[in-house]
Amino acid sequence: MVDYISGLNDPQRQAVMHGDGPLMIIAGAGSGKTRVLTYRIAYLIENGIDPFRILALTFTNKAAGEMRHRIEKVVGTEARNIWMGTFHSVFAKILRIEARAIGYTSNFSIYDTDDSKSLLRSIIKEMGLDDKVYRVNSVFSRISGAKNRLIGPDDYLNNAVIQADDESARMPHIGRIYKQYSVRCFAANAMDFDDLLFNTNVLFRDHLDILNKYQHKFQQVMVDEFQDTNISQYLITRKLAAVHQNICVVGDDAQSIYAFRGANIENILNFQRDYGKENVKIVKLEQNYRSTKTIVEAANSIIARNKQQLEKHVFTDNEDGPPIDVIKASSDNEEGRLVASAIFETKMNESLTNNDFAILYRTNAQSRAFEEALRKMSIKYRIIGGLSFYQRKEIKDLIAYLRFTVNQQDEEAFKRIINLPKRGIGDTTVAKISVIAAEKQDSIWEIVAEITKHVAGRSAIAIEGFADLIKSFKLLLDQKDAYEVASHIAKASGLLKELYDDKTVEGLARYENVQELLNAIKEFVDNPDNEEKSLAAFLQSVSLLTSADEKEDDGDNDKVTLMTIHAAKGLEFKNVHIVGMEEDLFPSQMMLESRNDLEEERRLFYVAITRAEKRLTMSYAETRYHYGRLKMCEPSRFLMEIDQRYLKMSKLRSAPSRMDFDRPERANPGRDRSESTSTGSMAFVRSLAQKTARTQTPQTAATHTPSPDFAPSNTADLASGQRVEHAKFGFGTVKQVDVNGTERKATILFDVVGEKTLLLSFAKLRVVT
DNA sequence: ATGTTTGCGCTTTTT
DNA sequence: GCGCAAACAT
Repeated sequence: MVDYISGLNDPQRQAVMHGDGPLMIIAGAGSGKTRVLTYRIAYLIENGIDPFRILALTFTNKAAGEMRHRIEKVVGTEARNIWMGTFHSVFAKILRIEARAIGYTSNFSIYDTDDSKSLLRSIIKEMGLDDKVYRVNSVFSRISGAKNRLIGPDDYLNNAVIQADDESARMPHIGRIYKQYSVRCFAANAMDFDDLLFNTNVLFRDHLDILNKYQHKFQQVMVDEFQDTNISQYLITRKLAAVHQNICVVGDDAQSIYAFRGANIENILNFQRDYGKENVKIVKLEQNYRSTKTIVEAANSIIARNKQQLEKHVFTDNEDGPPIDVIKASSDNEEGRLVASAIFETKMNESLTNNDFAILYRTNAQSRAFEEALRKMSIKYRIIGGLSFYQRKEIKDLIAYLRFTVNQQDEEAFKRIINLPKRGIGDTTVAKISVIAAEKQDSIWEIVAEITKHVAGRSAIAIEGFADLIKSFKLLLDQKDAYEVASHIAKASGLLKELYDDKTVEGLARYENVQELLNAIKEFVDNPDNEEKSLAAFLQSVSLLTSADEKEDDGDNDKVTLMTIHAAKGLEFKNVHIVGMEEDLFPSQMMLESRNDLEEERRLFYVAITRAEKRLTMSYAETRYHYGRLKMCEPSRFLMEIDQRYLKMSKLRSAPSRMDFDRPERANPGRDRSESTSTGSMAFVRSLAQKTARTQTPQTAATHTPSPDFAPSNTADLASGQRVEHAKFGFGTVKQVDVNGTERKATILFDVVGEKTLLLSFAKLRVVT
């Protein structure tokens, strides 16, 4: 047997060996929380608890996987049987089993945020509401917020406070939209993310026999990152633990950073009250093993100002370590350069690897300057977050096919694939079918499946072809495993062929992505941890993946990590750079405006600081191109853009006589393009390029030479799909806001680097001092 | 029905 | 910049 107990400190041991009854572990940052949790589970198993009767809820799939792995090292393969995963994945699994009880079938679809918003968009349109007033994003977040507080559509409509709220927000019909949204999701046999939790609550509320089954089944319930649970999640755990009273929650109130998503810090603050003060055992893990004294003290001093918190004193026996550095940069680009060279220097001086470094920022958009600077210094980096693999169009397309094959009620999947690849079924036809379906009170699929009975003509034949295709796919479901079905669908649907025929660079990449998805399905089928290998099971696991779960793209893992602070939770690095530390950016102006929650921003800062083991560097820029981003795009698209702009410019036959990129204060808002003198476009391009070369920093200017013949001549390259390396500059326009708040159009530069095109834009400028 | 162009609004964090 | 939708053209 592995002796893991003797290496633990006192409170850690108490937590691991605690027997029955509610247990709350307050785990300061770096206090060995994961260790305690894994050992506790291992300890329970060694002491005779059946792994099938342990429920462990984590925040990410990755955390669950890692923990399972570590438990396996102690207790062996038994660890596989633990019910462990995120709230969403575990309860999706339970809902699959119990779907019938709440009127769903077990192959229900899971709508991701895009699906939800697309459905909301249709509903808003159908209801004849103004989509400029009813913004999809705000409607979605209102509905999501309601669901997280367990307020269903009818409660929502009957709640005077909420109605008054919507009234004053000038969106009085949100309740009706919500109601319709729920009806449509249900009709589509689909649940969104929030529904997975909401419906679990409904299931347990309305079906006491089912609740009873799980209450007795789960002898031990563990919740990791308890500070980030919302009311809906909290109630589920509370119900499940009601019989055995064996609930163990682990968390750190100081690291609660998801209130914007409905997380309720009260859950952790009130745990004792809810389970009875005398029954709850509280263990505080206060010794930090991760960071230097300097870092721990810095973190403590930030959090000390918060009012809402549990009492604890995080300390460390580690050495003092180096002082915290602050880098002041004049612009965001300089910040990038300074951080990159600081990383380079530290790496050399202390013979470290890229892996030892992380750059943490408040918003994803900030990554640009750092990417650029790191690339220039040939330091490898990886970005966590942003657009994930599963959000790519080609992936979503194939998944929509798979989803529709499994569940023909899935309206969003249907909309996506009905005319993909193009088969001559347009919007009017789809609208016609919807009308017929509504008249006959049938689902759309019932009409589509027997289209010839309802409609005749050319479009009917096309739809019949589609219906036959889906019918043939359905037949495979029971005969073949998920991988075989999926690859058949990819081929037979024509999706794969369409991508294969596309010989452009991006077409090739898309083709490979689809292959990659098929590989992932194969892996899923081959993985012994997955007891169910159906396509439906795969789809559910896939919809609940997070950006943190993405696997490493290649073998080279020695990279500097760039990510948001939120994404960094649970990770640690020797050296951490917290960047963009400016008023309104971090702390975020939006957060302060919308929620007025400076405390959460402080906790976010706390999380960021405590990721560092040895060295912490903070930086800020005096001038920042706030929404300026460096984006990758393919050469062909780039050329198209250039071409468009060029033509537009030729048409206008005018150009600004004065352009200033670097210094907004010197901008001349009174002058705009229309009143400028008419100049030849090429001359304008040249002067623009020269001007920019001058105003940019010397090293940038040196590497960029204006190319006189970049625009129309390159269209040929677009057609042949060749790489274009000689194009150096292009231009476009963006809105720019100067210090006085005056808006004007500004010209931006396109900058081509190698095979990728980088679009460098300066928009909505804001100066921070 | 489909392809192309143009204009508009948005842009915190994410299961 | 991006995604989207409306307008316009084929």
